[in-house]
Amino acid sequence: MFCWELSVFEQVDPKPDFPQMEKKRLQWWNDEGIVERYLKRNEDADKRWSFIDGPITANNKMGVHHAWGRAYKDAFQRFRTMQGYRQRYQNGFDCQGLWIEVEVEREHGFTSKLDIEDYGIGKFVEDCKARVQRFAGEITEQSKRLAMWMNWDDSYFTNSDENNYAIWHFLKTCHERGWLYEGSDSMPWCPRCATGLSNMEIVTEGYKELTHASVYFKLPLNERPGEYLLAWTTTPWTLAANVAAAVNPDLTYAKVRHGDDILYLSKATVGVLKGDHEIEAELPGRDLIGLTYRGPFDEFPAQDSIEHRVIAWDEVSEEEGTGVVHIAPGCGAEDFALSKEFDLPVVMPIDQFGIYVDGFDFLSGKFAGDVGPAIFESLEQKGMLLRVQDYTHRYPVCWRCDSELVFRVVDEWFISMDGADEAGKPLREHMVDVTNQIRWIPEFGLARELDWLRNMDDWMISKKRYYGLALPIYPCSCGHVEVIGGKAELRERAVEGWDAFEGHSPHRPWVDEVKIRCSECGEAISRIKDVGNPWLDAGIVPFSTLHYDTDPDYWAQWFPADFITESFPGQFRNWFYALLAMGTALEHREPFRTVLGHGLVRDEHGEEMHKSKGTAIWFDDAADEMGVDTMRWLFLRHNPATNVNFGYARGDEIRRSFILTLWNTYSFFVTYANIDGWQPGDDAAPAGELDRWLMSELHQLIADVTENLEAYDTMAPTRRIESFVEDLSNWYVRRSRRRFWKSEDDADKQSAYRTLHVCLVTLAKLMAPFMPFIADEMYQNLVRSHDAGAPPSVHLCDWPESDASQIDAALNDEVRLAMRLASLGRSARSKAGIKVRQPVQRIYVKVHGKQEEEALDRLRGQLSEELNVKELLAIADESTYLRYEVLPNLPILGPKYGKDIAKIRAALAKMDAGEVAAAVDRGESTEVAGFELVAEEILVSAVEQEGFASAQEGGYVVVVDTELMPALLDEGLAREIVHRIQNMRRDAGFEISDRITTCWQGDDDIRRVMSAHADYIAAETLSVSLEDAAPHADAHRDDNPIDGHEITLGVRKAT
RNA sequence: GGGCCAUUAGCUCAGCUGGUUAGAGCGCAGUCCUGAUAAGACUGAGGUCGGUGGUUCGAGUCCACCAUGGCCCA
Repeated sequence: MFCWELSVFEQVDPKPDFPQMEKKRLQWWNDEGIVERYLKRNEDADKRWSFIDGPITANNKMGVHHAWGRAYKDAFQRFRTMQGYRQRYQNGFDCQGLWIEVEVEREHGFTSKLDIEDYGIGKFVEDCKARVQRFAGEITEQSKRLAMWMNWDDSYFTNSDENNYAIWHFLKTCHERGWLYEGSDSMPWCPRCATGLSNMEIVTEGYKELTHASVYFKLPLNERPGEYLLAWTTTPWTLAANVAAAVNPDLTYAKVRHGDDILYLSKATVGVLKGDHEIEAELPGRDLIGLTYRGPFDEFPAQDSIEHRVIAWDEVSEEEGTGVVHIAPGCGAEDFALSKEFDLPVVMPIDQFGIYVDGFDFLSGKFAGDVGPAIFESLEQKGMLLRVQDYTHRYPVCWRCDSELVFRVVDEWFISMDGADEAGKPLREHMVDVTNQIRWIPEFGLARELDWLRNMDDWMISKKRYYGLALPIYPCSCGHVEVIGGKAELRERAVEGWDAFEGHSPHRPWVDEVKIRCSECGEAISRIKDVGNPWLDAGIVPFSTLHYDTDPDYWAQWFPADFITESFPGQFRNWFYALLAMGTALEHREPFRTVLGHGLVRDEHGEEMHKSKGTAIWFDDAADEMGVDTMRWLFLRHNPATNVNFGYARGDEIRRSFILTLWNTYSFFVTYANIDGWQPGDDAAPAGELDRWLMSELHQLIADVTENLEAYDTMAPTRRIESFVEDLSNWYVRRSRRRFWKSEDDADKQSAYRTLHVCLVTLAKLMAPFMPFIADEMYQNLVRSHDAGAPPSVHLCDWPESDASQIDAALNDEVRLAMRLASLGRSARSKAGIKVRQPVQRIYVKVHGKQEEEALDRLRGQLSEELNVKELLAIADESTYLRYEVLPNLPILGPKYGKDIAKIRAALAKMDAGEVAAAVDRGESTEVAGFELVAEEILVSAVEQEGFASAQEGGYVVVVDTELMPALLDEGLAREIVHRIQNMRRDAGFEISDRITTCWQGDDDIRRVMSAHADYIAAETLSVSLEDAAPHADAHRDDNPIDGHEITLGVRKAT
């Protein structure tokens, strides 16, 4: 009898609760110090692999979308760890910038910048820092749950002194090269945040479909009384800043009588006029140029002495409006550009909060977004209003607070993309050079980045806010600008305020206290109040975290990074861009060698996740419900170039089709190994053909997975592993089942255990980077349970090495052939309506060529068993079961004969396929259309003839002989009885190894079968006796007929 | 207006450097198998590979143009 106490392996739960299991394993990793050992595993290694983590914003908890990128980060680091590379394992948090301010403002209920000043900048900045700390902690815990193994005590924070001062150094470098300048520009501006948005921020996600009151209005021409330009705008608040009207010189304009007025508008837009109107004349736009007109608000002091002109602008279109465009350089980017071109005055009507400044009469003191009605009324009174009409368009909004943006002309600081450096080359071109050195995955990333570089404007790096990088820019009234490159330099240069600053981080308000002396005029000068763009914070990371300024040797060891990965939407203009800018400016080389970009996380149906629609999934919920192994696998098997559809049903699919298949195989192994008391240790070569095959496939798998991971691809290896597990379960284990089950403990059985064990252990290692929990779970039980000397966790193991000598491509092909023939055989049986449990006498098989015929001989045993057939015969070539088709072997013939292929093809099609096939079979050449084709240049395939129970595919044919003799039918019945008894054993709750006694009663057929196949039935069912008797009262019994035969069966445990 | 990406079965997606009959999962229909059993296997239906041209002996694959959708820029 078998004793469970002696089990080598812990019994496997066949229906595991994976999330629960993960939590236990997580605890165990902690308790055993596994993570620490992992982090130190390669600390003395010579080879290094440098990964730089793109900082995650420490402003809220992590969502499932973060888990995708973090799955990549962790998987590649684990892979490199197992390969023995030394790494830094440093996580990063993004900790400065307006998005944090906005959240803290919200916490306090602030509605404007003034609230912050009232509250105190110092306190506010401390609150921001505290928020960052809090969410850094939350994200750390969530990341641990994700099994992301980083040196969590060593995470970098972009608000650190080191990070900020490193940016100072960068800015000073830019300044020295003449790339840093203060400029005025018209920029999108959020009146709530009271700050400009850089062109990095004002992007498509910053637009919304909005409806505004647009207005058609008349501009009286000074030179032509009673005549007007008809213009149109969707932003009435800008009319107070109008200085010009633009027309397209090449468009045709119409002179239209409309009531008592003469209106000029483009001909194609005359349809906007309602009521009676009549076109009096047509004229090209250029005829209007140079005319002057009375502006809509000439009575305002701010408009004093401004002459309003008609200018030419070839961007004016007729798609909307009237072909006459109102120009207000103080209120629009294009308008501002035109003001430079035409030397137009710039009227700036609103302040940082969108409130009209003095000089705008009844508008002064009012919010720009609220004055539409007042403007319309004023226009009406002046006789300038034609019509107000709702208009829906895409309008930019603040990506943080959704406020509608306005345009303002403001002074900001920029890094010039086109200003030449000392060598005469602009930053833009330097960056293009560097970008081309990098490997972009997916490849189109390169084109995207280059496109961005080609098009981007100068990089606006300042922001009129509170919590962020203090820009170390000190302009002097004498015109000189000082840029400080670090803390030491600031101290050296400080002439006052150092004491107030000392001991604080370089943030506002403390750093603002420090004044330095202008090196030109000697004046004590102050820092500008602006803070920096947060992408400076993230972009400097390959320098700051690698101690570029303080430990150049260390830096040189880890720079450039071998690898970075982030979700690419946005990053081409954000992090990737900032990294490139800094790598280029400071070192003129690429800051990373390879970048993997990935898409966005969508819901199950490919829609965006929305909190409001309830389609958003929280990381914590997903971890609890589907488990992070499943989550990680879902992400890692996906094509990074496209968005991933994430959801519980997808997770279930992965669990069912892949994880459970693997788990059941593992469970199968442990169950039988325990029954047999099998122990690992013997490392003899695999004995059986199946075992050799499995090892061959396994080593091919190792080679493939390794190669793919080294190419930063997780999709291919995960799918490769899935298909391997499929073959393992549905071929190796299925075919080997009886080897494990048989009672003799022979070499074959040993080999089967050994092979399956090695295979499962190797799989655990290969899967470790992807599914760290299940991999270690299996490893613990399969290895650590009996080998205390083995590494304590799969994550401390070496990455498996592929042994080429174990790979037997011919054998792999052979087994592939067996699978194919088995499938065709089942198909043929299915067509004949004969179930597999019913033995058949003969099956005929057609394969290709001598080699496969020889293979068939070797496969005969396997296939006979699989298809439950007595004789497996090769179909003779002249068989009535099939006919032949012959085709030219194009990959060979194509390059050789080119155009003549068509002739060969036509001729071959007309030839007798049987004769050609025979010649090919003999290895003889054949003359086709005057060309001598050797055997390998013709492909022969067999096709089934109609009228037989047969199946064919790819030239392979399998035919089933459907005649069932009485002896075969009896044998089929015997198998039915065995099946019934097996089910009864299970229903009775017996252990697999329990011996039983079986009682039976039945008709003559049953009696005959029971007697003729007694040994078989007893052996299969572990029956110590088969009695022709009524079941005992305490037996588990079944009275249902089998195939129409009356039968009673009873089983009970043997004593 | 410019750039990038996608378009393959009802749905979600693979398809390497061009090669003959384009695959998988899910769903659907049917059958089978079973000590993996609230699983599994097989079979079937379902495709003009977005469209039109071109290159080529041969195009889902390469090129051009177009359409639709998405992203980025102006």
